[in-house]
Amino acid sequence: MQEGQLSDEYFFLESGIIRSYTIDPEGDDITTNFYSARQVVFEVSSFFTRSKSKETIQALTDCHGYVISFSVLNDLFHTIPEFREFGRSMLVKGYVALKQRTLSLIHETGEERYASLINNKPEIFQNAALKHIATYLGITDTSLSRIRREFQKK
Amino acid sequence: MQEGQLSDEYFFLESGIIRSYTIDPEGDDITTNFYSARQVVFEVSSFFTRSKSKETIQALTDCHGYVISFSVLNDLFHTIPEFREFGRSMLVKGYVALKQRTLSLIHETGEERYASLINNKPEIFQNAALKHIATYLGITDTSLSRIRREFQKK
DNA sequence: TTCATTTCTTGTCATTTGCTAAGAAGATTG
DNA sequence: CAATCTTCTTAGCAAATGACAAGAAATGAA
Repeated sequence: MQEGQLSDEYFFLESGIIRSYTIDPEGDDITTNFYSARQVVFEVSSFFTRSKSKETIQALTDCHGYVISFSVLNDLFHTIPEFREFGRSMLVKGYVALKQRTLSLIHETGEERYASLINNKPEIFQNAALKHIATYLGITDTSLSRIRREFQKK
Repeated sequence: MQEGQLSDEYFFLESGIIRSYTIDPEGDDITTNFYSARQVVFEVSSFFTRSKSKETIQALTDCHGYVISFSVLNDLFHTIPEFREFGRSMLVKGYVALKQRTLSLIHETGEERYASLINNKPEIFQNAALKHIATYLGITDTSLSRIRREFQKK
């Protein structure tokens, strides 16, 4: 899905790796998220407010999963309480993960954030460019390169 | 509400200023959010996953508003579609705001974040300690002080 | 009012990080 | 297999930021 489009689909990812990114006012590509197996992929803001997305969602590998359109999902939400519960728990999960990331941007060093990512989502390093991982970590590619050099001395 | 408690109430703030914060592993107090009039105040993770909160919610001024308990809110969600819609839109709003803040931590300077905050929520500066604003902005109080000095030269 | 505590500012210094540019390594294309 | 392009690493330098400490200002308590 491209920036400027409406995120009209809710995608449950079974396998593969996905990256979402946005272009900041200076024109730089910033990775907003990485998704791997068993995660729900969609642009929350665009999807729920029915507005144009400021993000692009990009598959980094072949992907498999299930797609549901907004209208179908909405019907399911209103008719099946369990589905509603699932939708809410996905939203809450995303929110909590984002909050943790925000906190880590405030109180952890780039090196600590790198260590967490490589421990928790090592698959990303096999599939994403380091420069894209760098923007996700909130550092430059130069800095990421330095951090990785230090890590190898062990 | 204190850290370690269950966030069991959903609070619609009519007037006043509220701050939420958490204590990081180094023992430092980090401001997670500021709330002002017409915002919903609760700890999303604790509230929906029914687990202990890692945050403390603190009134910075006298506050007025409406409280709903989790169980009542849950009933309303299941019986009244409009209420459900309202709850979802509040959650989405919080999510979008958090995402913006996260992005600003990545691609804006401390000075830019300061300028945004003082433009968008000036009331915070009348009611919160600068050191708490600093952690919200992701900088030290020293750095905030320097930024403010530069700003006054205008 | 006085004393004590907390908050804020300021200065110095060290560290980190970003910027720029250059070269190396890797991938892609013809 | 070259030629080209992108990505990654590295180095040197400049700028920003944090840590620490001292003093000023504000706040609160006795």
